[in-house]
Amino acid sequence: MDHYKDIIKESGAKLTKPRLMVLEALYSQERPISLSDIADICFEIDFASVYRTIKLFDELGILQTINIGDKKPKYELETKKSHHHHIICSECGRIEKIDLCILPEIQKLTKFKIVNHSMEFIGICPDCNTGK
Amino acid sequence: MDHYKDIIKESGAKLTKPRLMVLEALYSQERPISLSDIADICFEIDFASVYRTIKLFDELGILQTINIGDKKPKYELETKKSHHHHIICSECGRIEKIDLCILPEIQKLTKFKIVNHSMEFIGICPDCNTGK
DNA sequence: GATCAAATGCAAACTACTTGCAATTAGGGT
DNA sequence: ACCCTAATTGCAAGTAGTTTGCATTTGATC
Repeated sequence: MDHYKDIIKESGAKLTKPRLMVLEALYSQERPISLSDIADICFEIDFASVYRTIKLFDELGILQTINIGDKKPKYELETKKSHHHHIICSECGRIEKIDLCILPEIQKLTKFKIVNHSMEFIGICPDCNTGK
Repeated sequence: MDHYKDIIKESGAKLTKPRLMVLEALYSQERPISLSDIADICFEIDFASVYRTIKLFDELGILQTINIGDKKPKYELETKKSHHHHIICSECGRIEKIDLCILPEIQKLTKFKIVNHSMEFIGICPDCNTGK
């Protein structure tokens, strides 16, 4: 947690109440959450501030953005230890982590210098799949 | 081309002028295109009809949707022969195909029954990378 | 060619995001 | 601890992209 606060301070940005609350909301979450999820949790903070805070966190590189299908983007704090992707249940919305990533293989295949990537899977989780 | 027309007819949907034009627009394209791209090409068709046509094509499973970052979704016709993904240049928007896919490996790793997936990469293409 | 459910065009509604600006606040200097 | 100032916030309005209701039109069957 202090790690993230340090990054914010070192960037020159102020450590304001809205920013601390959004950070706390992300930090306490097991799964990626959307802007409106954060706004719901931090109900005393204006949506515009949540929006700008997420934009800031993204620029500071402490955020991972997950785009699943046509739904709203979801966010989670970047942790250096575990790079991972996600699979989401199309029935109940449950999200699980996936540890496999082929970024290095793709980088070998292309002449592009890869700066970002997303790998998301949509499926039916075991609970929702029973009785089919 | 007739393959797609057959799928549309067999679904019970009518083979109307707007649908044929959208199909033609997608068919003649080398790269995925957005709703507004299609609307620009098929300028005599109302945007709402383009929208509903794409929705229909998607339901019929003849479409692949590509979501790259926070930009508009792009669409291309599904071809059974070549399953692939994409890398897009963050500078000029150029899109290239990537043939590697780890869907089978992921399916082995998860208890979810995977029904859909996306793997998109964002990078800087060789042309845009020169002079840096 | 007549029939009619399906599809279209139009216009308005909606959702999610984005921005301008006056009021507020964090944090360095004193 | 208080002042100062630029950074940040809340508010409200704007924007982009998508979605929908409904009267009119049209493709496909008879």
